[in-house]
Amino acid sequence: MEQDAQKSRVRTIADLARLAGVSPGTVSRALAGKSLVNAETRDRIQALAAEHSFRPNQMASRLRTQRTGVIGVVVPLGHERRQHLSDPFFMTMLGFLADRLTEDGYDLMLSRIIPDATDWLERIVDSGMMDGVLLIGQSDQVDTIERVARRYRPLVAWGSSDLPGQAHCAVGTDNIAGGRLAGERLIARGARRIAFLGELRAPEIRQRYEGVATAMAAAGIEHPPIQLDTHLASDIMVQEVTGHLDRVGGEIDGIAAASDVIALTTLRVLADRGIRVPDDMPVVGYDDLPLALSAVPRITTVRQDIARGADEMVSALFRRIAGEDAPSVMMPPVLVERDSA
Amino acid sequence: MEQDAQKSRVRTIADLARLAGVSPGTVSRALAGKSLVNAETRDRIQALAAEHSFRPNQMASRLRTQRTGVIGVVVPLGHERRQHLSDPFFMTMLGFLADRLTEDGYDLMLSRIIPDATDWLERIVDSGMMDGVLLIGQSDQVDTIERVARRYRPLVAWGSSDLPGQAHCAVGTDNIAGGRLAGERLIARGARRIAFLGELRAPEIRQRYEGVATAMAAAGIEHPPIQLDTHLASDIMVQEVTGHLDRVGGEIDGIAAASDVIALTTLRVLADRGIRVPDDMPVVGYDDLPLALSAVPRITTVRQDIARGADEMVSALFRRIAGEDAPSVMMPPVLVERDSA
DNA sequence: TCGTCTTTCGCAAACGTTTGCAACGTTCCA
DNA sequence: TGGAACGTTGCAAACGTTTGCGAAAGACGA
Repeated sequence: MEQDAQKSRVRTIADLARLAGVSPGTVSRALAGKSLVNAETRDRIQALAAEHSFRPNQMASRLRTQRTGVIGVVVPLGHERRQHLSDPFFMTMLGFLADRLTEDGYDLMLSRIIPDATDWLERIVDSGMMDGVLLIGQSDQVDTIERVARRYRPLVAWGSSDLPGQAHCAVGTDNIAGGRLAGERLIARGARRIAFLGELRAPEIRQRYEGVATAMAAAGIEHPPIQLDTHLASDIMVQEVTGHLDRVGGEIDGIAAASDVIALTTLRVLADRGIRVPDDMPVVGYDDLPLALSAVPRITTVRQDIARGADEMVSALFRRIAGEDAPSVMMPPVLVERDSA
Repeated sequence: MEQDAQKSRVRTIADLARLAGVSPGTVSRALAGKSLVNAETRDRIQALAAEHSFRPNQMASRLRTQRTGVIGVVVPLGHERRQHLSDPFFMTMLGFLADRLTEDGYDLMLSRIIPDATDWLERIVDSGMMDGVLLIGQSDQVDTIERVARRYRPLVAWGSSDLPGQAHCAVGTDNIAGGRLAGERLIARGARRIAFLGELRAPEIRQRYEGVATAMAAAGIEHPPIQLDTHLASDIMVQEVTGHLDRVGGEIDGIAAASDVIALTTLRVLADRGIRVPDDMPVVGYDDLPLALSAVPRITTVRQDIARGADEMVSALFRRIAGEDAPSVMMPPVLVERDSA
C-alpha cells in the first residue's frame, strides 16, 4: 500500500531523479538512451523507471523538442457530405498508412473534414500539433491545397499530380490511363454506348471519365460516355443507381463505375432486373478492393496498388519533413480481368 | 514583402501581444474568448490574430492546461495479425467515432496495435497524450483491459460487458441473443446441421457461436454447430472458406457467418460450386454492413446499430472524463430478413 | 607532481501557454 | 470627498521536459 502510494508519486522526471539520487537532466538522458551517461547509471535509472512504470510526459517533451511525432491524416469531404468516412477505399488506405506510420514510430491523428470554412487546412497545419500531414483525396479542394502547399512543406496528398505547375506533392495512379483501360475493356466486350457512374467534381474521378471518353473516341465511337452523378455514400447509392438505370437503362450496353463500391451496387441493381452481367451488360469497377473478388460475379476492375501508394506517400512525407524535396509520383494502373466484364 | 516578413514573425502569443500593445496574458484571454477582457480589445486582438493567421501553439497549451483534447482510438489486433485494419466493421465504427468526436471538439488519435508486449495499453494510457481512450474490439486481451481499467477511468471498450465483476466499461450488442437470432432463422429455414464460420478467441465471436448453439439445443438438435476458424483478414479468407467447404460442405445444410464479410465470401464460394442460396444452403451474416445490402443475394443478417454504438461509447467516455460513472450498455441486436436465409 | 584529456553529471535556461493574484483606473454611493 | 466595488489589465509563476555549457573527477602521459 505504502509502496503503491510511493509508486504513484513518481509522475515527473524530477521525482525519478530524486529517487535515483541524480539530477533531472541525467534521468532525461538516461531514458533517452544517450551515450553521455554512464551505462551503469543508465541501466539503473531505466530499471527504476520500469519499476514505477514511469513514462515521461509527452506534451512537455514535444513542447521542448518542437517535434510532435504525430502525422495528421485528413480526409476532406468536399462534396460527399454524407460519406461518413466509410468508403472502403479510404479505409484500406488508412489501414496501410497506420501500419507504416506506427512502424516508424509516429502517431496518426485522423481528421475527417467538411471544408466549410476556407481555412480548414491552415487550421490544421498551423496548429503545431503535427510534424506533417497526409491528405487522402483532394476532393474539390485543389485550390486550398495548392495555396497551403506553397508555404507548408511536409504535406503529401493522394490524388492526381498533373496540374500545370502543381506545387503540392501528390502520389496517385494515372487515372486517365485507368479510365482508358476500363473503356477499352468494355469496348472489347462489344459495348458502344457506355455509361459512367460517378460525379466529376473530384479530379481523380473526372480523369477516369476522360480516360473512358478517350478510349471511346479512339475506337471511333462518336458519343461520349453518358455521365451519371453517383455519390460514394452507401446509404443513397442504391437509389441513385436505380434511378439512373430507370432512365437510361435501355440506351446503354456497358457500364464504367468510378469505384468498386459503385460497381458492386450496380451489380446488385442489375441482378434485380434480371439483366445478366457481363453478357447483357458488362460492368467494370475501379480500385480493386477485396470486395471486388467476393462479388458475384467477380468484378473486373482497374487496380490501384493501395499498399504501394501508402508507402510512397509516407516516404515522400518523411523526405519532406527531413527538408529534402520529394517529387510527385504517378503509378500505372492495371486492369484486373475477372467476370463482370 | 516587408509586410509578409512581419506577418510571418507572429509566432507566439507574446509577438501578438507586442503588436497589440497589451500583455501576453490579455492576448491569451482574448483568444480564448474569456469575458474578463474588454469586448473591444478582445475583438481587436482576435482581428489581429486572424490577420496574421496566428494560432496558439497547441503543445504549450496542452502542457499548461493538462488537457490534450485528444481521444485515442485503439484497435487491438490480438490474433488476426493480418487484419490490417481493413475490416469494414471497424472502419464504419471508426467513421462514426470520428464524426462524433470532431463534433465535440476532440481530435482522434488512431493506434493499430499488435499486443506483443503485455504493457501495450499501459504505454498508451500513461503516455499523457490523450484525455481518454476508446477500444474497438477486445480481441483476446480482456485481462489486460481489465487490469488497466481498474485504475484508469476514461476508458471505454466496444464489446461484451457480461464478465462477472467486470471493471471496464463496455458498450456492445448482446452477441448471445444475436447468435440465437441467426440460429433460429437457419432452423426455420430447415437447417439442422449448421456450420459456424469464425474463430472463438474474441469473446464477441464466441458468444455468437454460443447463441447459435443455444438456438439449436432449444430446437432439439443434438449436434452443436460445427465451428470453423475463419479469420477476418480478407486476403486469406477465400482460401479458408474454400477449405472448410471442401471438408464439411457435404455434411451441412446451413451457415452462420461471424460477420457480413465472411458471409459475403461464403456466398462467393458457394456460387462457384453452383450451390444455390438460400434454397440449397441458407447463409446468415452478422453486423448489417452496407455491403450486406449490395450482395447477391442480399444477406440476411443480424444487425448491430453501429452508429448508436459509437454514440454510446463517446457519451460514456465523456461522462468518465468528467469524473462521473458510466455503466456498460448492451444493445439488443435485430434480425434483418433478406434473401440469403 | 602537474597538466591535459575524457567521461560523467549538474545547472539553468529555454519551449509557449494559462491563470491566480495584485494593481490600476472608474464609477457610484454614502 | 472618501472609499468600496467593479471591470480590465499586467506580472510572474507554473506545466515537465530537453540540452548547451561548464565543472568535477578520474586517467594518463610527461
